[in-house]
Amino acid sequence: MAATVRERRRQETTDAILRSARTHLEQAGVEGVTLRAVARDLDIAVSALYRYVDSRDDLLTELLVEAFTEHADAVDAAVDEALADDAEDVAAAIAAGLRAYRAWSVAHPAQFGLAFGAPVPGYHAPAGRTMAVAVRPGGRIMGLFATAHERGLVDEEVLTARAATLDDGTAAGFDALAARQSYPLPAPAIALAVDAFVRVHGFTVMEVFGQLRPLVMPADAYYEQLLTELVASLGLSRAS
Amino acid sequence: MAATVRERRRQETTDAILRSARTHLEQAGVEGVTLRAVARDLDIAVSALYRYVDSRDDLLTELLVEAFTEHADAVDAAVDEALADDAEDVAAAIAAGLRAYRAWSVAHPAQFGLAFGAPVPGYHAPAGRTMAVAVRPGGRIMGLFATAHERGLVDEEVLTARAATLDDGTAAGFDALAARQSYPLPAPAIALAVDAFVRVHGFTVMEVFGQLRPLVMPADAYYEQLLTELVASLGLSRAS
DNA sequence: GACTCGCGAGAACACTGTTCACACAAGAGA
DNA sequence: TCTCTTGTGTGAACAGTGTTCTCGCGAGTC
Repeated sequence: MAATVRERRRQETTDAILRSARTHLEQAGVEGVTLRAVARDLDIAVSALYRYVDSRDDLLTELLVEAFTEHADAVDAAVDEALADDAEDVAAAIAAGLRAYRAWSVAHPAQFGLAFGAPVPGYHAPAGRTMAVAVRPGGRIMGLFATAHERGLVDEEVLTARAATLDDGTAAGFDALAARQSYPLPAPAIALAVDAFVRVHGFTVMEVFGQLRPLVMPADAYYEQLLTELVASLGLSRAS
Repeated sequence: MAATVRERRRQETTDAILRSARTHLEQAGVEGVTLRAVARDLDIAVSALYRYVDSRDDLLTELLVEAFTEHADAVDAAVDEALADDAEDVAAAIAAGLRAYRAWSVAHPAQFGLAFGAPVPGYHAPAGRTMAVAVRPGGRIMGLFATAHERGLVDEEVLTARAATLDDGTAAGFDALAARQSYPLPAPAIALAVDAFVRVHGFTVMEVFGQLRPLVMPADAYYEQLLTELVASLGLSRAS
């Protein structure tokens, strides 16, 4: 509480550094995030930056966490809005979340690339800081699916069909995942959710990284159709 | 034919440069591909490299093309082997190709990252040199699927079901793709193939980039199950 | 009022890609 | 065989990069 003047000033320049770095990330990609460029923006010596940032990697980590957080926030916001519209329609909430998953990614390609692209040259994200926030979108969707499962909205036939194709090892892995993350779902249900998530993420990656354009022209329509198919594949029907 | 001595020596050092660059790519990622490191390997001045390579980007392009080519070769080899085993079992050939698609990627993460990861900082691949080879695996699978379609091996019900979920815009895009690449397939069939390909590529990307490990533990078993499901989703049944 | 210590500056080092003028030697043509 | 073009290699230089030092200043603290 005491040294608020110093602390506030420190926080301000820290924020300014992050804002500058973010701008350069968006405009020029990871390679554009340069300590000297940031220093120029703040009209400061490069060495002064080291009072606020341990290294360039540290700065990238900050941007990475920010990206993960905003991505997860976007998904959360979409889910919340859908639930506010109709709290009973879990299927619609899941679709909204997955829709936002892609929408944010397409709108923020540089951040998405930093978060989900090939490991940045020479930079290895510290799992400690990123892991927790990286799994937030998946966790939210999984939570919704668990609610649906509890309410008996998940088609039993779909579950048994998935169980039939599930080998013991994979099932054990899913059970472990459920236990670790406290998902109240049986292995076949986890499998269905992972199936869907892989498709969503795969599509998003391909679109953002430009591997989709040669294949699918109107990506929006295709993705919408994919979403309805995914909801069905989860054994859910668009309620109400 | 004449100046073979010079030309052979030139080819040799060019190859040595590429081999050195490739080693550094595999061992240290893209950032490890450094003109100075290559020059040290060949015990040569850095500036001498510019006699063989236009720029570092040019060298990366060479590595990129090599990666795409080897990836496609791996898929081709697997398909050929499967066809040699049983030329009639197109489903098995498709599965073999998609299996190789992932296997090569997992075995060569650095090359895969260069080819399919986030755009490398400051480097933009020239579409002219890469596009043709980048689409080879997809093209091969699509060709197999076309053969299956011609032979009437594709379940009509699956096709009509897919057609029902296909909007006009996306269908037109798929028709255009078929025409452009000379795939003798109707839009719903293209849609099925693209669906499957997105899942394969999505899974592979997630595995290579480390986003799968938290979700799916024994990736091999999961992928095998995915393959059989994909073959079924294409309306094919494992023949003979 | 004295003094600590957070903050900024500037130089320096080791890297990177790229370009230049220069030298040398090997192959081509006479 | 002699000349001479041309391919090849060299070292220095320039403009960048991250990072680390020493040096000060001045605002907040006691």
